[in-house]
Amino acid sequence: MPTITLKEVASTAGVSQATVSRVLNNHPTVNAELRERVQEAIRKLGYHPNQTARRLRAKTSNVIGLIISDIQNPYFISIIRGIEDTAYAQQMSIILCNSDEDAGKQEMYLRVMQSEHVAGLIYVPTPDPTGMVIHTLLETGIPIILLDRVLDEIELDIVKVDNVQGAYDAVAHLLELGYRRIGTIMSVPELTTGKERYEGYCKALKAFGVGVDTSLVKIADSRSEGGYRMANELLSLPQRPDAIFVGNNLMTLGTLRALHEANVDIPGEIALVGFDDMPWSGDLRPPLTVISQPTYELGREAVQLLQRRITQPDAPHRTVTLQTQLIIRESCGSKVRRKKDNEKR
Amino acid sequence: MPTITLKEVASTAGVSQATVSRVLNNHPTVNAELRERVQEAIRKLGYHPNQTARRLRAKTSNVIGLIISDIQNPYFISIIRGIEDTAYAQQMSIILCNSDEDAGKQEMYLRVMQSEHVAGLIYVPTPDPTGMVIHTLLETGIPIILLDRVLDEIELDIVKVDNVQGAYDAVAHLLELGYRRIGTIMSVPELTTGKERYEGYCKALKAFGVGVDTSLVKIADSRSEGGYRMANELLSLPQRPDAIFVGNNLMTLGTLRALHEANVDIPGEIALVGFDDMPWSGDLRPPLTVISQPTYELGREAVQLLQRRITQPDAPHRTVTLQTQLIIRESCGSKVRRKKDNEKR
DNA sequence: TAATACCAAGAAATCGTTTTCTCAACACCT
DNA sequence: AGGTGTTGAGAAAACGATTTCTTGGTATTA
Repeated sequence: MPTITLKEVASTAGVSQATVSRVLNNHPTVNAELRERVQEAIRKLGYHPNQTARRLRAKTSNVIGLIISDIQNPYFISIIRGIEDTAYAQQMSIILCNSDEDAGKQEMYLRVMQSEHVAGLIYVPTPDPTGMVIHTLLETGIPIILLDRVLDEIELDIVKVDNVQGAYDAVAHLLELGYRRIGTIMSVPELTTGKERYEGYCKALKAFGVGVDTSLVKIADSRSEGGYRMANELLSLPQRPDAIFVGNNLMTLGTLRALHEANVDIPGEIALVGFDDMPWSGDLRPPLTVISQPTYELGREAVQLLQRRITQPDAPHRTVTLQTQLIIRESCGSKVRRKKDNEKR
Repeated sequence: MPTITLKEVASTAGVSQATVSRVLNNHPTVNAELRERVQEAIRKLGYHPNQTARRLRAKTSNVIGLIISDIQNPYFISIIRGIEDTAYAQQMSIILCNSDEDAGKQEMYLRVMQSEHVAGLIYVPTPDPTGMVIHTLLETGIPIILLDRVLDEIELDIVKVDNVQGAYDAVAHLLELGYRRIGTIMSVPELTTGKERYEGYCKALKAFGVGVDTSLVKIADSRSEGGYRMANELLSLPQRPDAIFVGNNLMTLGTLRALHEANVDIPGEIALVGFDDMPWSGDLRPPLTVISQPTYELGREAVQLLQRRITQPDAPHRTVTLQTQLIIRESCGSKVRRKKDNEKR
């Protein structure tokens, strides 16, 4: 109940508050014996510095803000884990916010960050019609790292994957297997992930001499429901696609559900490749071929980049682009499957 | 860059700081005209109160701490979402920590909470050999809500589900379907969830006049890997079980993987029922029959209980127990499946 | 030896709020 | 009319740390 303050530590150690503070922040200019006495007192009283007071005075906050666009998404969860591990290893705490792909919530949370005076912000932006808030936030000078998605208009530090290449790999894989009528379900182009992955899709088709049939290109919000709806649209086409490339994990799940409900054989009738791996992707029916992102590393990189930005506010902006990986399972109808089956018996 | 403080608002509005503060916290005793002038100044300057200073002085922090035992677990994610929504709707921020089922990390995070002077703490405890920290934390008087799991020795507010009943429902369902050799993979009994669900398992067997065969009872850490290992142990038994009840979602995934690798037909050779539903449980192969927890509500209840505890520190302790729900899909070999198939055509 | 530089540690100011204290103005009552 | 509450608002203290300022003592140098 009676919280112990630095003042009391000072008096029981018989020194001034300044000295205690110096010991806490290990300044070099403090006598060894006094230091010992102070540490003894701290131990004895069970003293823990009040971070709030410290933050107010020192203006260096050791709290980093985290605004995620969808916390239900397993993809972001893995990232959060990377962020969390890295941050706490450096004695930083995390304030978590979930903008829910909602511009209003996002704005509110950006204001929270501002009020909390966080040391820095890791931010997965959601399309914002006004774009005002982020600008005012930038003016406050809070260091910001953009994660996963990019805001074109602003120059900032960025951590992302090579979406064009990832999508290219996915679609090229389908093309190599002989599929030609490849549909795609993508996030809105306002999300750079959506735009870039669509670009990779087109690039692969072009590289194989296949034209882009826009009737096969569906745009949805990035949720499961969107994938479900668009998959049904693809299914109701007079001529169905023979393969579908889906732009993120949740939409892939929705697509899968739609195909199951329609009793579509995967990959027999329609092959499927998704973006983002999940721990249980191999346990779905059928096991999903996916483009996997190095999520944990994305999180770690984001924290490291943020710390660099905090300590060196004027360093040039940097974009860290990590590579994706094609994980071949069974939903694409790859030869690998038969090979694996042969090995088994 | 130059942060606007309350002081400046006061001077541009031509009033004292106290008045501005009173306006901010809408005290009734302030003249309408002055209030208007202050609000005008706030708008004009784009003032945002410094939460740190406010917290230091008012000692009422509007930050709640959240210590989760495993952030990779989809179950906790849904809960977090409920917490997040409810908390921010009441202008509270969340500091997130992931103890990773690690006693050391947990201790560190409890200390963080203490230093951060959070208004309250929602806490999913991890078995801690010493048990010291939580006690010292209690002494500080920080309001604490226990989530999901219970610490027997201490009286606290608790939000959980009826684990005994849930497990009973799962096993009873298997028994009704005719299975008699029902194995189980459980969390360690140090976790009350593990203990209670095991209790439900035994209770159901007893109710159907089936004895508990301890060779069919496997204990594992709550991770996927543990489920995988124990499933393999069950498979290598001279006489395999004809059904398995798994004590949480991650272990269920691990079990599923083991069964797949061993080419076991589910539910033909072995039926499977898991605890915890996941958004994609119906898309696994086979679609999983599970005991579903009302996760979002658990999160919401936790926040509400916490707020009650914060505002009424001396109110009697309360345990909120929510009910689970059996969701029948295909992994249990239920007749429902055939029924459903009949309905379809 | 006197003057200067340096150093460790205490005293006091500071961060941006909220809250207590104080006081003037005004209505109310006998 | 004089005393007594009320009431609204400013002045100042307080929250618990860090940082600047100050000081007394020691080391260094001419």
